[in-house]
Amino acid sequence: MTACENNSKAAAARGKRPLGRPRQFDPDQALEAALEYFWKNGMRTTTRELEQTLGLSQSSIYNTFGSKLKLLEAALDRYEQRADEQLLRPLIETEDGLEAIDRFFVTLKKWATQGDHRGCMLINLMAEDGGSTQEIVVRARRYRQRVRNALKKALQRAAQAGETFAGDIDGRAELLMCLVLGFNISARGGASQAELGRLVDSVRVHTGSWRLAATA
Amino acid sequence: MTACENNSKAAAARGKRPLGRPRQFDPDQALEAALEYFWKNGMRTTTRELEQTLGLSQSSIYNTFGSKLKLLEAALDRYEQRADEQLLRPLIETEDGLEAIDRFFVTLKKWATQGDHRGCMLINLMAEDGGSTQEIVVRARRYRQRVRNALKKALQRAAQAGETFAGDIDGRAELLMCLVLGFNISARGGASQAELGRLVDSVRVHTGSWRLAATA
DNA sequence: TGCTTTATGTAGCATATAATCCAGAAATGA
DNA sequence: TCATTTCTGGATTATATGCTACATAAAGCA
Repeated sequence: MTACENNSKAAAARGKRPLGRPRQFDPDQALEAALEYFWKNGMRTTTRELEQTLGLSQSSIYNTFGSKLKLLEAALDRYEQRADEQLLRPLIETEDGLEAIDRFFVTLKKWATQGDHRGCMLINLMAEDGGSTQEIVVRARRYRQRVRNALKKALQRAAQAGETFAGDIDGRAELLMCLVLGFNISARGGASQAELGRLVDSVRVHTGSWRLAATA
Repeated sequence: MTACENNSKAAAARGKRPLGRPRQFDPDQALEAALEYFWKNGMRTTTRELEQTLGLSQSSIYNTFGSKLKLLEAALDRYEQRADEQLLRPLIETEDGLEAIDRFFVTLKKWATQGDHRGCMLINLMAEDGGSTQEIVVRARRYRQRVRNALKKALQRAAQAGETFAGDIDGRAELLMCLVLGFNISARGGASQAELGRLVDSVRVHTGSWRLAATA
């Protein structure tokens, strides 16, 4: 649920209309717009820009979300949840090994280029912030850990299935994680769809070189 | 030479002292301090911080360098020149192939972790700016091109020396470039020396997998 | 109909920021 | 000495920014 500040804490939950004047906008929709804008423009987003983008006055924004940082964090919650579902889950909830990694990078390309060139919101924020906002640092570290683990699990499955050799799983996961970061920064830097496509191909070729001769 | 605004245009060039009151500081030293500070703190550096860091008043800074962006660009000129000398030249001016690439990543690690965790100044700026400052976009694109080319040349040398297979040089150069970006963002994100060291090892292992069986 | 509660719009506050102005200082050459 | 040129320190300007105050609007409840 959308983490709002006031009202409706659990009021609307019971069919009961909450006390006082009702909101004239949909917080969920506003959060969605904020997510889009933050993703593209990062922390430099100003509260006036948010006014324009969300179509709300500052009072409404602050009344609903508390502060700029809280709004960003609410947007990040949503972002992470979606990234988990669309990027990580397919990498984790499968029997595949190397195939799953290939698919992951293909999905990552789509993910990093929806709309304009945006890359990964969290990685962008981390790079932009450069360690000065604790909330971002913590989130970014946690997120990278999740991605790294998912990649490692996929490599372990591949090794167990005899698809690849069993050595240096950690090193290879680290290398893939590094490629994920580089890929996102490439997208952020304005790499074209074609360039990113070629990059994904190169990754595929390279993970392909980890494949043992088929014994089937 | 340090690109200053006023005075000494070509005056000091002829041994002639320039007219008017002489500068009471060394522009070269000031630029060095600006480079350090910009490298660590990016574009968010304020003119007051520059006052503190350079030990100069705003008037002196503006009189000497013109504007914040111009000072940043002067610092970037120096940065790029040094990166060319210390990172790229050893990769270009050598007969080695894969060895040179290994050495490049080792040097890159040192480069990206001098002082604190800083990564590459240009890549950081690119990520931070996100495409809104044209000067940065252009510089970053040009720089990445230089790195990519140097890596490609090294791979071509390796292929010609029979050290590695000749196929997909472009793809592999692209992959290495992506690793360079990821490596820098890792450093920027606060990765420890140990983590970065392991990453360099992984890169070595995997460029090593491109090595053909020794025929000597 | 008051009274309470919540939301909204307008205006504003305190601070920060890039850049400029200006009076005075320090050098030159006549 | 004086005129000219350039540098320096400190104040200043115009604008931006995150956030808040306050009066008013719209709902429920008594």
